[in-house]
Amino acid sequence: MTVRVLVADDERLVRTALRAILGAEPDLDVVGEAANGDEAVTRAGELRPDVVLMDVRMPGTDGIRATEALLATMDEPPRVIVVTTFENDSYVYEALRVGASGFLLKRSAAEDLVRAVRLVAHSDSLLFPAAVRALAARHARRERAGALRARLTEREAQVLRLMAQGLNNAEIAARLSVGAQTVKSHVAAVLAKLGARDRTQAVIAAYEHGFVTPG
Amino acid sequence: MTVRVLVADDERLVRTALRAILGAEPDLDVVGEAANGDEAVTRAGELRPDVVLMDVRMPGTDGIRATEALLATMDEPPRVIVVTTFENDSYVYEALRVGASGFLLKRSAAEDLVRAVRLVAHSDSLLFPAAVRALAARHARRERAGALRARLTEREAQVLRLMAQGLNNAEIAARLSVGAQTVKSHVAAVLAKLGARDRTQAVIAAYEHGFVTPG
DNA sequence: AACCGCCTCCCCCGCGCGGGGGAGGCGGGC
DNA sequence: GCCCGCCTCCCCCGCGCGGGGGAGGCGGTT
Repeated sequence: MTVRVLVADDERLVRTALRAILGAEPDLDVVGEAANGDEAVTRAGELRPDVVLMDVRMPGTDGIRATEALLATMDEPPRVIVVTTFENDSYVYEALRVGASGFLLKRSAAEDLVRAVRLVAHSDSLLFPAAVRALAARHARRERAGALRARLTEREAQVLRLMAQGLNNAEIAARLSVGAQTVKSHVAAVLAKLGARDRTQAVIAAYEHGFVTPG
Repeated sequence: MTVRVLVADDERLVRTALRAILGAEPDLDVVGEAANGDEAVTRAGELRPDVVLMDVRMPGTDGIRATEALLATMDEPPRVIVVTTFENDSYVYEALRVGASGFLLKRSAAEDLVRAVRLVAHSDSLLFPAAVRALAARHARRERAGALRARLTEREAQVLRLMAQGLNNAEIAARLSVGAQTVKSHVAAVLAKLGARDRTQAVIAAYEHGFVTPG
């Protein structure tokens, strides 16, 4: 019983390389390719692969949203392995949140790739289900930070970050090389936008929304 | 190439059951058993298994500390799968922190167990390495909360928690049914002990030390 | 040109907060 | 017995903070 794989990457060379690596294995079969997220979703619907190798960075619909769409629309969705360049890429957490079964670094050895495909095809992420969920929940909070960040101007966000480091208005003014009155204005704006009564409540909101993170 | 497994559990019946399940697989071989953490460490040194199934709750040295000792002392340590009863068991995070390759619920199906053993034997936790590390770092912070809590009196800790909820002194006083002056005293004590200049810095310290947690 | 959002800075004002003292009751440990 | 830590409450005081206004410059949109 061979594992059917769909390769989604915007770079043709990468797709070919992945196909070569996986195709050399007798039990793995690359059944199709996609050059962007939308294509990945439609191809997956047609080809019904067991595993999708999904690049995160793709023009148009990126790998994350493609994964999300894939898992939401198909009734028997494939396992998705998200492929990324950097280990601490924030995409990784997004991927896990939307339901990817795993991720792989581009600098991984060929055998790691093969191993990963077999692994998710046969067992999904049997390990660390709670771990993944905890991570997902934790980084879901960062989403909300977006909403928070969107409401604050760039300067206000800077001021909030400095507030969250325990600086008082004078210190923030010095750090930003502006007058103390200016900082007061920004702080007032931050408090108003966050619905906070004082700077302490603002800092708490910053932590609770994942705008700043402990550690 | 068979996978050599060591089963560590304080209950004899459980050990036997695990041995029966794993022994039925041609590629898996239970080479030994241990009834507690210390025994697990010594047996692992003698038998050099590929995988250790480690129960968390054991008399004497528990599964966590045994895992820690195991990974620290052996030059080619086995993969450790921690076995626990509850999914949200805090032991799980401890296990990942000290370097376990995975965990398994006791209510899992037999095939899940077999799968998990093969999985970690052949690939360790190829998936989610960053996820595991993030989790470990995050829960390591909870340790430090102990040091902080030790320095504060019970009442002071209460006050700090309320401060971290954005309450001002009057509100804290009302919540604790004491006078406002009393709260001021406690707050002053908290600030002094934490080396904080104002309540905002105190709340930040509470977050950074894991004394309170976002979410 | 008119408009708007953002950053910058200014005024006055009230008050909560934090610093520096002290004090009484109450429990446990030497 | 005494001492010590903790919780409780009291005084005065200074100032940083936050609320309420306003204003000018600058860059983008319409």
